Amino acid sequence: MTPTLHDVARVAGVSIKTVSNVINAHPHVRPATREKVQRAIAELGYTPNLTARSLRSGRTGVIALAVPDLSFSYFAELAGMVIARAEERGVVVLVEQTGGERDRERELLRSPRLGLTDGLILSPLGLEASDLADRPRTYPTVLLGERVYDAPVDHVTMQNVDAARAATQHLLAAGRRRIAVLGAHDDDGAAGLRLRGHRAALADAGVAHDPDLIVETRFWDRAGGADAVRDLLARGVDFDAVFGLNDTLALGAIRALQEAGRRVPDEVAVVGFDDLDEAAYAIPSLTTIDPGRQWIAQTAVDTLLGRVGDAAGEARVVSAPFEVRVRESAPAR
Amino acid sequence: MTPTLHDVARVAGVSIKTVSNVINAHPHVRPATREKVQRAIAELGYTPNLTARSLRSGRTGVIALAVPDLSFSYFAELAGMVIARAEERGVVVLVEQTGGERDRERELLRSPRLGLTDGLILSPLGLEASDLADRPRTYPTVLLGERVYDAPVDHVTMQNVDAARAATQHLLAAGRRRIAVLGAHDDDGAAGLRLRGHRAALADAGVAHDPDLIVETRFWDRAGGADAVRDLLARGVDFDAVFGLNDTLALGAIRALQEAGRRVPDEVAVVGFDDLDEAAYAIPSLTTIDPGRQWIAQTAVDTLLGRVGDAAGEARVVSAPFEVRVRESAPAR
DNA sequence: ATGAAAGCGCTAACAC
DNA sequence: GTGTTAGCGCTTTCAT
Repeated sequence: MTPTLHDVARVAGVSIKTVSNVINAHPHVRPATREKVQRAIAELGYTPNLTARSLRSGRTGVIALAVPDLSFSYFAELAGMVIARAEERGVVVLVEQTGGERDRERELLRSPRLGLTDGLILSPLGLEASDLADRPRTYPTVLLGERVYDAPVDHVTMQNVDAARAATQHLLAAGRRRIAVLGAHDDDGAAGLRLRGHRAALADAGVAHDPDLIVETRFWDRAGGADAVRDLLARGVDFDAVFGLNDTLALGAIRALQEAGRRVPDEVAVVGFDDLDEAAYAIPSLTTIDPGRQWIAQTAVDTLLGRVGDAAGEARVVSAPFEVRVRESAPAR
Repeated sequence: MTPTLHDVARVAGVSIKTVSNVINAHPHVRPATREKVQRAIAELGYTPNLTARSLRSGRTGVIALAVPDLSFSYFAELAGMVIARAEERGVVVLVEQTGGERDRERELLRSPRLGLTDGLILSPLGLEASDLADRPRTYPTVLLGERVYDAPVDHVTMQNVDAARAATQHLLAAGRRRIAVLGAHDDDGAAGLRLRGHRAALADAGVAHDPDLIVETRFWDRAGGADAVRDLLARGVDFDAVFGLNDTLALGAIRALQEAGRRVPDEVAVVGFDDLDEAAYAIPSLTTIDPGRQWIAQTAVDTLLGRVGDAAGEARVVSAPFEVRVRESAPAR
């Protein structure tokens, strides 16, 4: 069996309290005693049972992170950042995939599985505001990105509307007037918010808005972006720019444009949204919006840990600073 | 406070044992009693304390997965598959990033942090065989991919040598003779093994091997692949094919080739290794090796869970079936 | 079919 | 400065 405090105490010839004191770096331990205990620990290869410690202390040192799917670079990179920040703060991260399904997301908010964690960072896709109502108030939760709920939950979000508006403004400033939007969807999610920003920019500039240029896609992936562009071309729609509502759509669009012999950015400028690592290495490199992922990851972890053991206080809603990253696919002019 | 078994028992007017029986679907409970208990559970919103259960049972239902970095698509996709399989098997996954650093990897093998997990799947990069010696024998561990250690640890690996040989054979069969290798490194890791397979294929075909064609890179990323190609071009090395030892290198290479005006695959054919989701969507789409990641992820989880609670038995070393995925960047002919 | 009670390994309040 | 002891919430013999 693995050695326990009692074993160490016996070997060292002291009580378990003393051993506990040594382990927890309690100040008042005589050096000689500390020495004895440490020798016993080394000899037995003792390592504290974290489960027991958790039961006692009520903390596990584990937080949960739930994202739709790690095979999407956006969420993989986000998860990496969350884990890195968590490590800095001395906790580890349990990662779940929801597939963006409302049921899985809702379930996570009250799953007993969470009994092993001190809190949850959830990046929802299908969740409805009503799902947040019957949530156990005591369990620290932070909602991430995308969608804003009108519920008493901490929320770390991004400026979907303003950032999308900035993206479209960038294209307009470069002289583009026929901007196709890929991945659009009239909802309260990221798609709807970004579309709203796009329209605001058009309105600001007094550019008419043409429904033909708005393309819905089944998924926000490369195939979706490529298919959307092929669809535009097939329908004979005239356009001189593409705004992919995320980078993957934009990258798929570039592929389809090149297949069709349309030069990027000369004939068609392309901007994305997310600033994936990949965006900088695409051919051509992708002009995109950095929605502040690093900031989001860090703030989410810090906010969550701030709630652990002290759940009180108003729900905070903060949103990350964003930036336009100008690259080859849509230069300034 | 959150309700406990005792609270439920009191409200239901039974003993905690009976409540426990109901929760754990114990067969011998009278329907009327079960009913009463379930009402009490619902009324109180009781949810079992998993920490206490873990302490008692010795199991946590959590496994740890340690990979170098989630911002590398290969590991992100692998992690997603591991998590998905784990969910099917009823456990959750704690994800750690090692940065590929030996110290972090070594530490994980005996970290007390692991006290919260039932086992560890480790995808090592820097680890040495000697690091495996002083590992606690009782803690279920599975080593993943890449490198083969001569140690009594379960190992789910890929056929680095044979798969790389197949990649080079594919290029040779297409008539290429001057094959540049990117990301090479003479070690016992993936780089060294894949390089070995490449050389074996050359030798089989009686093609001379030219050291000028072997390029080391600092990292296995896009920038590394692009720089390596630029270096070859700058040195005036003659080549008609590129074997990127992973997909990211190959994708970076394609970018640099296109920048330099070399047509892919006409002038230079390119193959990668990994079969990232992205490989199918690149321009041109990337011919690559699928090293059997899905199989690896599932087998790793299944092997690990097989060890939990029954650590005995010979260490198993299994290796995944691989396949050449022929796409545009290096067609069959 | 249900209850009483021991104990998983640890922390911390309280003695000495 | 160090020892004693009472739980944390659960599962699980052993009675009844």
